[in-house]
Amino acid sequence: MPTAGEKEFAQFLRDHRARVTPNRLTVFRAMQQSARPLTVPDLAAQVEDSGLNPATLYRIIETLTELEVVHPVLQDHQNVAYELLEPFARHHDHLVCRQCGRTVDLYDCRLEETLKSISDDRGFKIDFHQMEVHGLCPDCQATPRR
Amino acid sequence: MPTAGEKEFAQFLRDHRARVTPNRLTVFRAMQQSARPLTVPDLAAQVEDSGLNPATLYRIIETLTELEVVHPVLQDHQNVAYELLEPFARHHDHLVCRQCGRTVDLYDCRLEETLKSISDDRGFKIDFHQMEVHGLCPDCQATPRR
DNA sequence: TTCGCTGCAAACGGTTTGCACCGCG
DNA sequence: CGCGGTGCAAACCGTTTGCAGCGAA
Repeated sequence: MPTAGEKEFAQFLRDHRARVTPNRLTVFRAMQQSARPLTVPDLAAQVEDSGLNPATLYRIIETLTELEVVHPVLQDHQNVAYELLEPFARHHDHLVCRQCGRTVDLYDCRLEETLKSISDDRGFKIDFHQMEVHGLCPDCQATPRR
Repeated sequence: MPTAGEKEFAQFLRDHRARVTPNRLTVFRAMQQSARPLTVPDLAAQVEDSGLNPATLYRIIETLTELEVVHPVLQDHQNVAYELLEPFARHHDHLVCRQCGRTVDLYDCRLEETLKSISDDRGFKIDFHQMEVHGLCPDCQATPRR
C-alpha cells in the first residue's frame, strides 16, 4: 500500500475543519520529499523561496502535530525534528550509527508484534511508538575508529 | 543488581579525568531521586536552593551527556529531558498515555531480545536504544474522554 | 601549582505573541 | 461574508559565550 499524497492530505485537512492553504501544502510537500526528519529551521531553509514566514511555519507545525499528521523525534542532543506519520508515511524506526552518524530506516514487523504482546499484558492500547537504536553500522565495524 | 550510586559516579568522573565537584554531585543526586526524565529548567528548579548557576547547569548536562552518564529523551512536543543511563539507572522504555499524560516505565527483556535479533540480521551492533510507546492506559480506557 | 570548573553578565537566536489584513470555504 | 490563516515586528526567554576567580587533584 502506497502512502497517502497531497490530495489525501487536503481532504484530511477539510475533514478536520482546517483550511487547505498554499503554505500548508508547501510544508507537506517538503516533508514528503525529505528522506529524513526535518527541524523547523531545516524546513525554513527548504521552503525559503516560497517566502513563508517563520511564525507561520511554527504555527503550521503546531497544527500538523495536533492533527497527528507529523510528530516530533529527537535529532541531536537538543534538537527536535519532525516527520510524517501514517498514513502519509510508512511507519518505521531508526538505526543511528554513532560513528558515521548515518540514520537507517528500519521496517520490521517483529518489533510491532513484540510490542503488541507486551502492551496487551498491561492492558495498554497502543496508538503508535517510536524507537531509536544507537550503535555501530556494519561499515563502521569494519573501519577502525578515526 | 542495584544501580551504581554516588560513590561510583565520583569514581567514574575521576576515571574520565573529570573533577568531582559539589555541583556535579548535586545534579547527579537530583536525577537519581527523580522518577522521570528532567528538563534543564526542571533541574534548575530542583536544585534551586543550592544556588547553582544556569550556565553551569547547562555545562554539567553537556558534560554528562558526552560521558554518557545521561542522555536526552523527548518529553513534550518540543522539549528535551534528560535521564540517567546504565549503570546509574536500569534501562527501560516508556509508555505514555495520550489522555492522562502519565508516563509508565517499561522494563521488559522481550523487547531487547527482538531488537537483538533484528540488528543481528543487519550486522548492526547495538549500543543502546530508546523507545516511547504512545497510547491509552488501562485507567483512561475505562474513563470516557474529557 | 595547575588547569578544569564556576559565577556573572551580556549577547544570541530560536520561538512566541499581538494585531491588522487576507483569502478559503 | 465570517472566521481561520498569515505576515510583520516586537517581545520573550532558554541557552551560549567570554572572562576572571576559585578550588579539586
